[in-house]
Amino acid sequence: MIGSLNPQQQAAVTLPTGHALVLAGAGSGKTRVLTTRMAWLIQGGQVSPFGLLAVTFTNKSAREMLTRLSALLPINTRGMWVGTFHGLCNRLLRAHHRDAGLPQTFQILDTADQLSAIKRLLKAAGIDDDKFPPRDVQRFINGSKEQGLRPDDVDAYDAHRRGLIDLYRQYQVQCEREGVVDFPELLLRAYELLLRNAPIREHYQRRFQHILIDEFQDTNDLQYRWLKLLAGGGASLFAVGDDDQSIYAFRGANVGNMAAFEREFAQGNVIRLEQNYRSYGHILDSANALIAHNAARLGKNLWTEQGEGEPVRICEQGTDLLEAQWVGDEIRALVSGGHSRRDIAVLYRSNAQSRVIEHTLFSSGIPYRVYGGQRFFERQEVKHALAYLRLVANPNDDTSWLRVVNFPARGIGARTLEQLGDLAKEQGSSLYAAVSAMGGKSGAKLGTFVQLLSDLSEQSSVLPLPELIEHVIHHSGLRDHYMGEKEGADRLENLQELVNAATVFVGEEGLMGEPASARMGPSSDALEFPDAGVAPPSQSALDSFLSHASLEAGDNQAQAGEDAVQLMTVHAAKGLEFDCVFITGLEEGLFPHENSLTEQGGLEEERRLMYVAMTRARQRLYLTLAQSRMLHGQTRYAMRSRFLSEIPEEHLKWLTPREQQRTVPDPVSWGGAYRRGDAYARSPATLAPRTAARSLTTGVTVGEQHFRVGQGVAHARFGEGTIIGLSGTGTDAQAQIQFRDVGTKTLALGVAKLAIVQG
DNA sequence: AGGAACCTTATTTTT
DNA sequence: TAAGGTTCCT
Repeated sequence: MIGSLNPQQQAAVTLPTGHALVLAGAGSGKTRVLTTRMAWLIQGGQVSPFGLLAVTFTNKSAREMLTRLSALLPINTRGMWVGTFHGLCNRLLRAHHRDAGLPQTFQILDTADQLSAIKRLLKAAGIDDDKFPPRDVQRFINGSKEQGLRPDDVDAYDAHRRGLIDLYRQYQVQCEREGVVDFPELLLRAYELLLRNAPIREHYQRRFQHILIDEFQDTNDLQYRWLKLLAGGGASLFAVGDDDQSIYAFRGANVGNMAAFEREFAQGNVIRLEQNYRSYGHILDSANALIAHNAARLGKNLWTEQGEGEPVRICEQGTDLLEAQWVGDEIRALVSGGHSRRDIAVLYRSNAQSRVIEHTLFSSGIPYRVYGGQRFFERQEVKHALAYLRLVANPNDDTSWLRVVNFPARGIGARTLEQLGDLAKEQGSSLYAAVSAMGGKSGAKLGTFVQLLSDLSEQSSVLPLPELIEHVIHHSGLRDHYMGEKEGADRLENLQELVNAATVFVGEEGLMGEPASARMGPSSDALEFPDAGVAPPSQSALDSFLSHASLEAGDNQAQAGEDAVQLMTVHAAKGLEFDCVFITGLEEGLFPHENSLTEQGGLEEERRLMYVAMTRARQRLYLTLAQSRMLHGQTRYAMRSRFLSEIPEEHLKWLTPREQQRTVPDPVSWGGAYRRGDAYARSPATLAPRTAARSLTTGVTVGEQHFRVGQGVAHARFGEGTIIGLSGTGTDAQAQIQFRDVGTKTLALGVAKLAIVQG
């Protein structure tokens, strides 16, 4: 089992009991070490499969871990605690819902559900949403929870803050009443449950002797505390991560947890996995050199036994369109040179960049697949069907109620719902419970809806889940509604797919106990606690399925199948690898993104993002950029990304002239100026240079002055500086100027009085 | 209740 | 540019 591992991997796998930090570089066999460690612990009799807890961030990696574990050991992984933070907390809360103060059938709000719950709250409270935009409120609530803070714990330093705290408080009351729980609440509730309930805490502390965490650099403060608490009874924490690949600070991840973990737990017990099995030397050395520009690092240098391979290729084009066309040409050459399209990835910093690339690939007939986009369980029609199902499980779920009470239309209008809302508020009840107090015509209509729900509920106790869903789709009127819709065919297909998903789900449950992602059934845990009272009945298939739908939003990966080029953001590429990788848009303002420059530690995070992107490539890495690009309906001129100059020239091969263009080039001479690269000399058919974009201007003229990127300017107050970005035309034109003494400023060229400095 | 017209905004995303 | 939201009109 461990014979084929390198010495560092072996050392990590066979570490004696105690806390340890494994710094696992990109492509160093991290998942392998993690799963082999689990297998090794079990096989050596050091721990039973049930004494292990393994935590991941995505369902995908949890699944992979289980798959690889069962390939290593002939054990049944069923019932093992391997899953996402949210999945495991859900399981914990289901088993101890009473102690956690939750109804047994609590529903999970996804991000969109939560936002609509907040909007509803603001409306009901008559809050001015200019002052408190729902998104800000959501960010505040989730941010607080992720730091483990309840409304009373949050610092109320000004009036606006007090307003937010008050909304947070009201929101909690609303969730409580409706029996719903949002994502961060799953974690916080579970944390508080363990913190406050000593018997339960001690039980799990005793049970889990080994806790393993994947992607530790992505943990937030609450997750770290949760782990510490759970390990408080003497468990060994085995944390695997890579601080250089921390790219999720914007959603609360705290890289600092790695250093903290080393200090508080690992205490020198740190193993570095630095041998890379993925990329050739030039690629690795480029990535190493780039990331070395970051100051706050735990320190790590990847190396490979493979040769240096090919240099990193750089190509600069005049426009985003030319850049995309060049990428398309090069892909065609790579494919005719024998590469599969599925082994080629085009990466970009922001989703908006995919448009031009898609357009180009589409018109050149190159099959491609875009990662990301809408997930299955997030589709409108699927959410509608799920809302009916959720109301069956819990009619007090006002979010679901409002979603479908009048969909398909049944003549229940805004006035009626407003009235109903008032009644519910009066009696402090859910909308469902308030229906009986409604009289008149609208009361009757609502009564019919309630009757529908109770019919569905009745069916839910006799029909198997897939049939129940079928029944719901039919009797709710969703089917007829979409049949009558022009574009309804796809939606109907998705509804059928929902039935299929339920069939698969139920089948897996019967076959192997509970499915990996929703394992939370009648675990023996609850039985061991006298205060848990009567053993809770097994969760119904419907309840498990609803949790599954919330916790696993469905595929957002491009499907396997047709051999297609892979398009995705750099974030989405984390954890993946390809033979050939194009990183596009290497321009200041885009990558690194301009917004990052004002954030604390933002530039370093962008650099880590670039590092992640580069280390995706096995054989060949391309970095491309455009001198001008259409952004927000305006043409923008930008400088080369600083990241390009952070890679030593010895690893680079410029396919276009390296000399820094001080000005936006003349379009005619520039358009075809690139060399073909040398992708595959055997495919000369693709070598024809492209003609230039017809109307590429060379900068911005305002008044008599002509401004270009890279040009020196002087301002009466700010002094001398260099233009690093231009956008807009005429009186709208703006320049981003880096001043020698006062930093970077954005000035309106029509207003600012600038002198052009010669040279 | 549905559609057209208008306005605003625009980084990254998993659970 | 273009998507999403809101408002206003029929």
